[in-house]
Amino acid sequence: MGSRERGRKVYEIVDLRSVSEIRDILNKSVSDSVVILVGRCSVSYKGRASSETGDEIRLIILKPDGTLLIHESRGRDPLNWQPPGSLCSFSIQDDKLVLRCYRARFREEVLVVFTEIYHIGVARIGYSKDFEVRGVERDLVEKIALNRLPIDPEARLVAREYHTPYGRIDLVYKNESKRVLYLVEVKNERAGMPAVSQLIRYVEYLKEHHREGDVVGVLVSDGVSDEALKELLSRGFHYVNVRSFKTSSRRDLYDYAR
Amino acid sequence: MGSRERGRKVYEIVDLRSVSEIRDILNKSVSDSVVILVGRCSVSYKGRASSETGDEIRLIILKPDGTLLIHESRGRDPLNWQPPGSLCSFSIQDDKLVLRCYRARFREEVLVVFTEIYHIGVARIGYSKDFEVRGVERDLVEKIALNRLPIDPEARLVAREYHTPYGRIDLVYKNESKRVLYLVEVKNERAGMPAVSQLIRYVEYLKEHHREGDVVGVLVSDGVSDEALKELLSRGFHYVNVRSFKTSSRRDLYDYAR
DNA sequence: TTGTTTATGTCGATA
DNA sequence: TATCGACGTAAACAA
Repeated sequence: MGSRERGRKVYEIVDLRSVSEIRDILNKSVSDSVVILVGRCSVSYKGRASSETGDEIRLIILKPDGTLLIHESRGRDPLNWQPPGSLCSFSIQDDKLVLRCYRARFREEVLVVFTEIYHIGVARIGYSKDFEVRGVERDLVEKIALNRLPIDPEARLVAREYHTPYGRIDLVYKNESKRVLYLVEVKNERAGMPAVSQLIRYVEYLKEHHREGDVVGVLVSDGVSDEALKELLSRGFHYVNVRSFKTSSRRDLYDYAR
Repeated sequence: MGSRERGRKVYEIVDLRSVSEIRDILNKSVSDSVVILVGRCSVSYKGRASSETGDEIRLIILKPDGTLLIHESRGRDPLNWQPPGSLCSFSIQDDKLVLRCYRARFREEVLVVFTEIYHIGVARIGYSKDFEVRGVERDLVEKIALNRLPIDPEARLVAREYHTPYGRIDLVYKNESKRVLYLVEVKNERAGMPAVSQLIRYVEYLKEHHREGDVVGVLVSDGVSDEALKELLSRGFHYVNVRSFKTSSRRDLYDYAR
């Protein structure tokens, strides 16, 4: 099997000889390879918050962009981490391998002290620079913008991403004859009070800065909580399910035949 | 070095023999070990959104709780993933190893097709069940609750986590003689308009349900954006920096001597 | 750089 | 189980 890419081995296992040898190899590798490390260690973090751990066997990953990930056997999120941009270096203290990752921006530091090392691998991992996810909110707004508003088909789209001090309004529709402005907030998920709260702010702002005519809030989402719907209706706002538009982003994309 | 824990090897490297052999070993391992895999693969995801990738060398991690992580050489977050609870299984299609992780709750699926495998390791990773982070918002609210309000030291704390339809108000103080209610919203970070918007909703709600006396919003945070501060002041609200309390969560915890 | 919003957010707590 | 809000959120994007 082709275990080399451009002359270099894709995955190189580091011999677990002396600690100083390991330190040197790792310090050399972190700048251009992904380092994978399985070892018993304790971790301390100080920065925006702080944490301490006991000694456990963990999986440590170092990326050449300065990312640090410390994973345990459960959960999607790492126990501790450092986002891209941190400076990582290995040293030896009391005969133990120590990894320090420091990020100046938040003056944050993660310190890993190893008491045992079971595996070290250095890997040439790739990067997909044009990776993109479809079916996100932006796609949904696009789709809706191609349509008339179900609650008032005469209204025309007059603005997108309209800026207010309270944030951007996704879509603004206007019915000239009725003198009504519709502020549309789109959520690609089940909406709750925060979404309604956001919409209320927009409406109140525009009511003050758009004296002529009425201003009505419209929430477009894939479902809405009871509280949120009650609040919407009590204010004369509208709720429109995303599925009432020609093509929704959710179920249509997921045509899983089982 | 003790490479065994309770009789089992902590890190076992899987021989890259036949694909069917690999499939069987992995299907057996995923239920009780963390599987680490470096290989060239393409990934497709379908569910709440969807994505497709080209062929690249990636790092794949499978945890016994049903977590799937697919990492590239940059970033803290995985390119694709599956949260805990997904069902993962390996199979062979067109002589290629295929990993399918499916999650019923969201009818979500991640499919990984391997064209090349460079390393497979099976690790006995631990779990710290009582891990906790200090210096988070809850700690901050505790600290503030022990203090008087700097803007009105006569006011007494009368409620914590007071429920409204718009969410819970962190702290409520009352000055009986002045007949003023202070609604305190705490943020453990630099606050922006969303935090202020939240506070406005609380105040407007209580103004309607607390006829007697005035209701004043108070934002306590580590910094505030210009827009947010302007909005606060225009409404007669107050801004208090967390550092004005005896012990703040941030800088005091991080006493990094360099 | 600052500010704002989205996210396949994840995760934990609560009713 | 649904809802809700915090997160060391991270990451993308506009001003």
